[in-house]
Amino acid sequence: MVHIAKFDRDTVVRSAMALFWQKGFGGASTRDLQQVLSMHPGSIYAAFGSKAGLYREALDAYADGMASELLAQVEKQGSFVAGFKALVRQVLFESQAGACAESCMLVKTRMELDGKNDELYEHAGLHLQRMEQLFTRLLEDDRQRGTLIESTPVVELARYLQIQFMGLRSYRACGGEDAAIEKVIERLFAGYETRP
Amino acid sequence: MVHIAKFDRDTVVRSAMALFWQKGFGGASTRDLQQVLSMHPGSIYAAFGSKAGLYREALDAYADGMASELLAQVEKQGSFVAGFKALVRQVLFESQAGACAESCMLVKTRMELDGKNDELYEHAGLHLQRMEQLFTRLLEDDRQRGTLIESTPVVELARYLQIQFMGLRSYRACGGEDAAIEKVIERLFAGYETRP
DNA sequence: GAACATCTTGAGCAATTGTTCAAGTCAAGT
DNA sequence: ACTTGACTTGAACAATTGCTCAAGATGTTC
Repeated sequence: MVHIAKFDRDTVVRSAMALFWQKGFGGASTRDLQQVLSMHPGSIYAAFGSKAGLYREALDAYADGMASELLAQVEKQGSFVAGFKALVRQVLFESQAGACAESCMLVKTRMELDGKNDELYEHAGLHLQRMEQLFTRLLEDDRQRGTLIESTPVVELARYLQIQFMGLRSYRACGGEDAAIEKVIERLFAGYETRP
Repeated sequence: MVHIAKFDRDTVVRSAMALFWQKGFGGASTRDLQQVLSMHPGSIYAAFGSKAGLYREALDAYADGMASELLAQVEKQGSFVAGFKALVRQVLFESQAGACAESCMLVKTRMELDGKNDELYEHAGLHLQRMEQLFTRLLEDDRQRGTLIESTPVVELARYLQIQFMGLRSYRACGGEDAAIEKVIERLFAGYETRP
């Protein structure tokens, strides 16, 4: 190794993620990427192989980021359900500076790439499954800790929450207002609240 | 009028809708459209002005179709809540021949065209709003007929159902299985069921 | 059947796309 | 200082994009 890469891979992937998240896979051109990443085509292709390869890493970065934000909130709030609720609020209301944070990048990917790029389509699906499994695991913890009021199997509950989150984010992307969404959040979590 | 157009406008728009719904606005090329519509570029542009113009009409056709399917189900089931539930099942489980019927075309449009085509973006949002207003109106009917068990304001209830539908369709598009979804549907409508 | 208005045809435009590659640049090892 | 080899550069590629337009076809009207 004689001449190490100048760019920081994580930073580059995160920037690419931001662009892909906003514009979609097809919507973000390689020229756009070159500008945002401050890299020339040769470097990008040397590092990631293809546009799809870069997108794949962006997807990973997105999923990792969401998972660790969730874990941080769970830690802070003391239970999964409370932490998840906080995450939902964070994602829906604190989407910084008009970013497209409302809609889930994994869902967006599934919608856009259905029948167009099997590899990325499946990869996004895999991350979604893993996310649901994480929900399940954390709900299990809640139950064992005795902080979960609800007798429904955790697998079903995880699925339910996943669907709620997707619904809220879609609705938000379709112009739903803060106050209206806030009311629905309260309604959704009624009966699943933890006890202190 | 000396030489009337050969093609049937409604048929053409419906075909275009099917392609756009599946591939998205950017994903469907004008060549794809030419093939599916059996029309040459000149004819398409003479009739619809632009790709966006055709997409706009496809969006209208989609919204009209969904609304009339809903009304048909409401008529058949005798109440809005029951009819809506039937529509949800129909959309989620009877998406014919691997079509991408799972995800809502209006939501897909909002996700894809955010910041790219304001006119279509807004137009899709408008249809979504109108859909929710239709929900509200039909819920009002339910309440007056006395078939609605629930004291929540109809506006909130309409919003809630819209979000549930979006969530379920997204989840479906992300690979959710029939049995799992069926269970969630039952859970979601618990307490909102009509009485006979 | 000639004149007419309208629709259809398809070659083709300029722009953009994802990707490649030969030439250049740079710092570490000798 | 100089070879070395990974990294950067950016011009250029073939393919595809949305769209145009002049030429041709068509059926109605007089």
